[in-house]
Amino acid sequence: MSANIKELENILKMHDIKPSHHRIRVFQYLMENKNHPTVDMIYRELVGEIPTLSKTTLYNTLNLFVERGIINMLNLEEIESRYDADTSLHAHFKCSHCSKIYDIHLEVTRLELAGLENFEVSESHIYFKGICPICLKNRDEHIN
Amino acid sequence: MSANIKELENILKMHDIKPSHHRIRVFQYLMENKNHPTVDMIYRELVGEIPTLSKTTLYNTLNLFVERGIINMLNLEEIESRYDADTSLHAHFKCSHCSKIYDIHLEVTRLELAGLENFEVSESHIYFKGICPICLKNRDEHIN
DNA sequence: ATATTTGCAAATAATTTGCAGTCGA
DNA sequence: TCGACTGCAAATTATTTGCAAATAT
Repeated sequence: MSANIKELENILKMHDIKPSHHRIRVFQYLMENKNHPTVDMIYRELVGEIPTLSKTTLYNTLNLFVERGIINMLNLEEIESRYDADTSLHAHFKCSHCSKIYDIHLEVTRLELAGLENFEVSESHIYFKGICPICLKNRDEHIN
Repeated sequence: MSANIKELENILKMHDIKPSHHRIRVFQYLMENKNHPTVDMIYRELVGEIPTLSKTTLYNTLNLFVERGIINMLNLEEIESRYDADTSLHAHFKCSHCSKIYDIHLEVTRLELAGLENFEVSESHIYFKGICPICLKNRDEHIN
C-alpha cells in the first residue's frame, strides 16, 4: 500500500534532494508514519535496520526536507520538534493527558482573518491543547 | 496610561500569586510591552533597574504566570519561547525577514473546525510565517 | 520565627558545528 | 577521482534544578 521506493526517489529528486539511502529511508518512514514523530522517535525506529545511522544525519536530513518543503516541522511543545509528511493545511490537537497528537481537518475553506490581506503568508500553523475524547471518556467512567 | 501598581498587584493576588517586587515589575513590563518578548529580552530590559535580577527568578516568575493563566507562552520559533500578556484569542504573524511579530485579530467569531466537537480545548494557537507588508514594500522599492 | 522568594552554579537536553572518514557516480 | 554524504565528538544554548542566602510577614 505504501509508495514504492522509486516514487519516493522521484519526489526527492523533484525537490533537488539527492536520494541517498538514508534520505529515502527517512522519507519513507515519515510517509508511512503520520504520527508526528520526534527526532528521537525516528532515530530509535530506524537505528535497528540502519545501525550506522547518526542523530547528526537525521537532523541534516530533516532540516533539508523542511527547507525543500516536502515535510513540515511542528512545535507543539516547548522542546522537541515533531515532523509531519502531510503538508496540506490542517490543524493539530495535542492531548495534555495521553500526549497523542491528532490531525484536525479544517472545515473552512479559508480562514477569514482580518488584517492579513497585506501579508505574504508562507506557513500556517494551528494547534490546540486540551483533553481528547478517549481520555475524556476514561475520566467520566472513572468518576461514575 | 499604564495600569498602576495597585491594579497589577490585585490581578496577581486574584490569581493566587504573592505580589513580590520582582513579580510586579515583570508583570508590569509584560503589560506595557506587548511585543512578545523572549526571556532574554525581558532580562536585559529589567536587569538595569533591578541589578540583582537573575534568569532563574525570571523563569520561575514566567512559569508561574503561565500556570496561573495571566500570560500566554508562544512557541513561534523552534527555540526561545515568547510571552504575551494579551490572553484573548488572536493569531500571530512572524515576519521571516524582519523577525517582527504581529498580532492578527480574528475576524471569525468561531473557527469552524470539523472533528473538534468531542475534544475539550484548553489552549488555541494560531500563527503564520511569511513576509510582512513593510518588508514586502521595501523589497518592491528595491526592485524598481 | 518561619515560610516564601531569590539567585548562583551546576545539570540537562535538543540541536548545531567542525572536521575527518566514507561512499557513490 | 571528486564532491557530496555521513557521523563522531565537542560546542552551543534555552531551560531546569539543588541548595543556600535573603526577604517578608
